[in-house]
Amino acid sequence: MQQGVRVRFAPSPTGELHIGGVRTALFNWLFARNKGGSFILRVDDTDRQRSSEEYLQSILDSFQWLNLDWDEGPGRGGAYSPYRQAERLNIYREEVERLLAQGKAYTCFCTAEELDADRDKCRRLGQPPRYSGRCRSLTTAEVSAKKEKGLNYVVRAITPDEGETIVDDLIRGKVTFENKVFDDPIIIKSDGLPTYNFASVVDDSKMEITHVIRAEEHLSNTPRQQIIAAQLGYAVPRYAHVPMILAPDHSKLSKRHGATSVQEYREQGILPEALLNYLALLGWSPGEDREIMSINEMVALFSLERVSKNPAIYDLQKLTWLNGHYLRTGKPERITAMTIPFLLKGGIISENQALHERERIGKVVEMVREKVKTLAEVAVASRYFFMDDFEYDQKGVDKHFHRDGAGLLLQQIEDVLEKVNPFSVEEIEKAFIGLSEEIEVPLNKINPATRLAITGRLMGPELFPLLSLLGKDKVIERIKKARKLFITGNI
RNA sequence: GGCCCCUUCGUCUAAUCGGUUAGGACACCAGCCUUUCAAGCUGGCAGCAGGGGUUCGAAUCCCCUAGGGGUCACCA
Repeated sequence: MQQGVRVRFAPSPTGELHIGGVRTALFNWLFARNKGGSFILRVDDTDRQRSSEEYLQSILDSFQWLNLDWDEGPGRGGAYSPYRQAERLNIYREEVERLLAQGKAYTCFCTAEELDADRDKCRRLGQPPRYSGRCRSLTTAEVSAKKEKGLNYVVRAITPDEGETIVDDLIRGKVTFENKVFDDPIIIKSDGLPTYNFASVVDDSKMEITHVIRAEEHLSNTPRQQIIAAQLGYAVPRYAHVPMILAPDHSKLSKRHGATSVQEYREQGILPEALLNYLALLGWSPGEDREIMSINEMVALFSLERVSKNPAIYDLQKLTWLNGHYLRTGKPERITAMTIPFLLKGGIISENQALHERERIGKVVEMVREKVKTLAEVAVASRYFFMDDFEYDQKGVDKHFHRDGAGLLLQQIEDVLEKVNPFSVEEIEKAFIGLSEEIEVPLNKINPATRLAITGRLMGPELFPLLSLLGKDKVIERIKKARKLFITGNI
């Protein structure tokens, strides 16, 4: 049992929380909960241009919706406040001053043009693009002269020209990098804000983060961060780089692959437990052939040792399947509560109905959820329970209404249903069986015609419970309407 | 292009120190159930990237090749 595990997820509020981010957050969260440690949310808002308060709020909403709680961070505070990098500038400044004073960092006045020229030169020579180190040797007099002239400058950390840096990764083992491939990284931008590589190193140390669990795209940046940490005199945390999530075409997941943000999945009627369960399975396996797991089971079973190394391709179908499972097995009241916004949004029920017909809505949802996979589909499939103006399936109309005897059959169904009392599943069933025997027409002819007249569709929940729930009056009314609409002339 | 990572069914993965008819799940296909069905049940199809080694024995260890991904920003 390790003690004092502290992990963090550090989203940048420059967009919605996306699938890859959630998976990383989830692994961090599971690891923390499994170890009895702390999960910290830190806001990486050092990109002044792109960060926004709206995105931050949206990300926080996503976490709340997913029910992933954080022990320290926005809205919660903690012993290592503040948790927004924009509010920690004095800390970075202090550290930079120290590096500058110790000669471990220097100010650099190179312009974008000069840097481009350097890079071009490197490319021509077949060398990796690398900063020349031109400003390393500036004297203090030169530096203050340039500053006085009002020249823009950044601060770079000095990287050793030789030797190697080894990243000891919990998932990948020891990964060795030659120091000569790195140039001196910028740690403070010309706007005075720290770069990611610097701020996150400082924060991880100051916040006493023990394990940095993040996506593999950061692996190549890790040696730079270790170099910066070394200059600062920090010990490095343990690293664990989890495999990336790729789109079905093996490219990086992006907007053109469809929904990528948590909010979009939420709007499509995906349940948080399904999303979490699915994401947990992407790059991690509990063994024992387990697939369906509650969040608590995941916490109990999680370990970094069982995280795989290879990238995973995102498969919507499995998510959908899991969602169907959770949709069907979830507590009825909860599923109903989650469906109501979809019913309202689709104009299927009114605010008033949502408030006063909760019990009936619940019954509809329970019936309808059996054969669909998302909350959005529940709403669509619920429509004819609440609205009379549905469309009729054209194929069904051709098959069941536009044929000889259709009018008579509808009439007979109507007559027999008229007499059913009470309008219960059992009584309806009895009546249908009786009718079938009497007129010598099999139920597989009678039932589809009935369903089509009542719902406009050929598919749906079991017919007799459906009729019972809809109620006698509605059923009779709709059969009459179907007759009027489709049966012309002789019966 | 340099550097780094990765490679088991179409997809997610199991097989943790070499010995299995290479297991499970999604998808797909078939059958069953049923008034229908997108649900459920049963069954089926399908994989160790290729080539060399090491070994009595390799999916598992080593090397090479190929392929995929990441990274080389005053973005995180």
